[in-house]
Amino acid sequence: MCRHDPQRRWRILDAAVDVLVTDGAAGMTHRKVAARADVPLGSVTYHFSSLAELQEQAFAWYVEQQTAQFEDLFTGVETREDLVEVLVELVQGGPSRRRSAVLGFELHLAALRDPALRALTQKWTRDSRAVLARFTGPEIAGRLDALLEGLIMHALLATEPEPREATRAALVQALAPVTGWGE
Amino acid sequence: MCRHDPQRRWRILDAAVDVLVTDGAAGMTHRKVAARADVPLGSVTYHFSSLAELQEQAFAWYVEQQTAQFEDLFTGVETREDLVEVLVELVQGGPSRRRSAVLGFELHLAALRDPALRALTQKWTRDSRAVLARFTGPEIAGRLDALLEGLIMHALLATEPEPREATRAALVQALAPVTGWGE
Amino acid sequence: MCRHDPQRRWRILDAAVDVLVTDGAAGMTHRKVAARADVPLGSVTYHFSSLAELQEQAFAWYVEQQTAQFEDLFTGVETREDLVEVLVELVQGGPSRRRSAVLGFELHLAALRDPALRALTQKWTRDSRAVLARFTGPEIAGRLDALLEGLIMHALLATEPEPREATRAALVQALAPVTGWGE
Amino acid sequence: MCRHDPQRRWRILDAAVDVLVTDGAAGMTHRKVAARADVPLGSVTYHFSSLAELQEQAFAWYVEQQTAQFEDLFTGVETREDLVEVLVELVQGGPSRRRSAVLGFELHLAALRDPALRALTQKWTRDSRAVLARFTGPEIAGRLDALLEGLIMHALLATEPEPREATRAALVQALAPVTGWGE
DNA sequence: AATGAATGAGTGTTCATTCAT
DNA sequence: TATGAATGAACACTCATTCAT
Repeated sequence: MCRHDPQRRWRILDAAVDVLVTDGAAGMTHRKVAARADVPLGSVTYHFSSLAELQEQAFAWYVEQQTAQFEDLFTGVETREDLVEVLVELVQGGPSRRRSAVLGFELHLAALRDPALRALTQKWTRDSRAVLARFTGPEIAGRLDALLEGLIMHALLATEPEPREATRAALVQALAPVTGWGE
Repeated sequence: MCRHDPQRRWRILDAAVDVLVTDGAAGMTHRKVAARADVPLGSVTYHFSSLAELQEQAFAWYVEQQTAQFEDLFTGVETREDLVEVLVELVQGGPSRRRSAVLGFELHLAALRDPALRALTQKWTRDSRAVLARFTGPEIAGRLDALLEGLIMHALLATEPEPREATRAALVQALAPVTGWGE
Repeated sequence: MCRHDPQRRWRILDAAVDVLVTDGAAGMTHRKVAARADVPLGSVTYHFSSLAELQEQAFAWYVEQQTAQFEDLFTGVETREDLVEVLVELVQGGPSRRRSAVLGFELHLAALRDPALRALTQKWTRDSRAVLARFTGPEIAGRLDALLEGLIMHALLATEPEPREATRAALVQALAPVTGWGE
Repeated sequence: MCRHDPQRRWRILDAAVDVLVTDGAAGMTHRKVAARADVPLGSVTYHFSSLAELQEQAFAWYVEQQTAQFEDLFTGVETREDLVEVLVELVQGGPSRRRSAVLGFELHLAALRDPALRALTQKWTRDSRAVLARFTGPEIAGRLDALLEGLIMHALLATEPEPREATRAALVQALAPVTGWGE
């Protein structure tokens, strides 16, 4: 092993996020993370003084990535129709979205029990709403955010996908009072 | 302990539900359940042949209770105003609601990983929507259900409660197209 | 269940012998036996006051069957050639013999540790030798019995079967001094 | 306990062999081994990732020792009489031999059920035969090996020892065709 | 700076046995 | 007579964490 491996820390965090997705917060162990990062067990305990810390930082690392990605989604949005399209995609998005969605719920549930994670979820909610609010105003953004959360969970759990039109209709209604695009 | 205790099975299930609320699905152990039910460890493994089975049945038992309780909520509803009031209460309801809400999310997350639980969540969603649909029609019921899920999660995670008016407004908007109460 | 099921006891013993073959003496449990006999667990503990007793009686029951079967093997033997043929078959006999051979070794090993089983193995050895001695005299019978035991064990463990000729030669040599068939 | 104990692994293996002798393969548990080695339970599971692995390595370790010892037995053998004497001693040898003999049968029986052990028994048989074959040629060695196995088992199980002369006669007969010592 | 060794607590599960019915 | 219910002990195994090197 090279003496200075500044990547090491991030390798471990990436692995931890993977484990979080696969096994959930409660299923995360030093050993699983070490194995996934292809790193000795001692390396994990060395870089993170406790499992709780590792978990927290993994969630933080994920939220950071996620927030950036969420923002990117809306870069090209110019019309209300664009917005609806992006949101529908967010809800109905295939297995690629599953990963991040699962992690989101995992974090929310973990935060219900561990106040130390509450700061993270609040920041995340605030940021998400801020992005949405650019298009909808703060009031609608709050409702929309909640609706998205519920729609995504239901989409993940459904055996057969909700018809795209139903999702669209729900979103359109939530956006109803939003104007300002001159349409 | 008396040898023959026909209640035993239900005592254990109640305890299991408690543990589910307190420690989550992943935090449930035979020993915690046994302690909470004031029953020897062997008694738990005797009545439930695996932890997974105990978990599943605990969730099922909870869903059954919850569904009945959910239905009760709407027994007195006669006007749209009544409906809104009940839903706002559902979202903003104090710590008494916290228990059941947490368990609901716990079940949803567990179901994401364990297909055996999927049947349960689907039945639950179907039943909930059916209750709502009596007032809103099936289409609105679906959106409303999702919105409620999101609002409740956000309410649980918020450090300071969302203003009651915001919740009400979100719900009213989701109900918007619903008419038929002659108002 | 009928009140008097005199078969019950033997059904259980048969099942116990099966379990002995499959899982070994140490792997025998009340539950496995009950399951294999398709009988309630309590029925096994009712008919046999302890697992050791069940084990002992199962072995005894097996030895009884086995001795009779062993004797039958030699009923048609009239020439020395017949005898050799029977013995070769005993050693090389296919999977049908495997069952009883495994159980024989199981019993021998168990008897090494449990003196209560010693009486059984001694009677068995005595009986086997007596059968052989009818053809060979007591002295040769003892050696032959030992040789058979070793040959059978090796045959069971070998990945590819010993050539039939080698087995035959070993047996013929052990029988060498045996005469009296006027050949 | 000192942190770094490079002997630890072998201490555990020695203890495991002891347990194998005392309680048999099926009676071996992590706890018994740990106690016999005077080592914490966790230490056993740390060094051996499963009980099956521990068992296998204990058997391997024993076979290695045993093979060396077996070879030593024959170092001084120069005449056929020497050879017979050594073999008789092998069969009739007192309680000191009991230990290794029991373990041998234990391994054979375990190998009947666990193919992973088959490689071990085969190597052992091959090595034993090779040693014997130096004096008898390969053909006789095979029979002799089987006869020894049977004689030893019967000797272990007998309440009163077989007369030394009977054992000797059996061995002499098996060696009968062996010549070449110019006697 | 980094890690293999180590350990005590705790996991799900199996079990022989007992007992009330 | 026969059996479902019950239980305490033991099992293999996993784990977070500590520490010597």
